[in-house]
Amino acid sequence: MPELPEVETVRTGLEATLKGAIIERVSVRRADLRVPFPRGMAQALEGRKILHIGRRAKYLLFMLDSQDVLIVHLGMSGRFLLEEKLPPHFGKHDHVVFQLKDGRVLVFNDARRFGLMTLTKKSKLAIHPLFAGIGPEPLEQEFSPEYLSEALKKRKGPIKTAIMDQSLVAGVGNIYASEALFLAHIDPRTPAHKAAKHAEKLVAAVRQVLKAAIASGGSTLRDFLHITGYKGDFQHLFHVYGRGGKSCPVCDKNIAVIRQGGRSTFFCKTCQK
DNA sequence: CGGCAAACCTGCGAGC
DNA sequence: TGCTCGCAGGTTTGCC
Repeated sequence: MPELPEVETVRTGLEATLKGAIIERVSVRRADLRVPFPRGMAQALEGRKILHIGRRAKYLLFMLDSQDVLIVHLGMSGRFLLEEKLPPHFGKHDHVVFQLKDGRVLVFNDARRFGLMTLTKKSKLAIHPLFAGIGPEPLEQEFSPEYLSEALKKRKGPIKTAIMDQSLVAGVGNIYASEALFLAHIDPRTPAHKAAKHAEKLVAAVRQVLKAAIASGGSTLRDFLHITGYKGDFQHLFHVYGRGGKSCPVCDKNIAVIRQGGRSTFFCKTCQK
């Protein structure tokens, strides 16, 4: 499901409704995700107050009053749903159930089990292995045209693969890589070092598409839901993603689909050079 | 180290 | 209706 805008949408929803909540009981119904949940996770969470929910790259960070941090990645299909009370039954992919002291229930569901949950200490967050190789946040100043230009110069592979590389910039996945390159008028097959001279346009395009997607509550292709169950709206505003064979919204020519690094790339051969 | 394919796992839509 | 195939928002691993 989630790239940066979807994770940020979930974060906003969690923050608005769970800040200050106390976790009373946690049941792990299934722990064997691609990366298994740590043993003792439930006990470490029980009785804790949620102080704040942050985000780094595509990871959610639940800051707890014990100085522990619950790190969550939604993988491809992970979602959080907030229920007003304990549901009469759970689905086969409801892996973790957080019962709050006020009676509400937060359910983590992940059909494909590519998600991840782990615990660390707040003091160790900055040096946590999960974040060791992660590049700058695209909406922060650190992701500058100068930075991007220098990073791209070292690369031989295509620009689209480069901007999806989390070590270069955090949070951009397959949808927003295609969309950003369309906005920047750059052919996704362009070798990264040749695209370095367009770094300014590319930084602006990445920021523009991510901000617009966040403003629309993310994109829902199949799985993604807000914690309230609502879908995102940004999928209606895609220029190229998922529109292979359809007409380019700018020039009306057909949108091309190719494979890059095992992922589908959508672009307009006329508008993107 | 760079680049790429495959693997992880389940569900869904398309096509037969 | 039901089967098979291909594909899906991500990340890691292993192989050249």
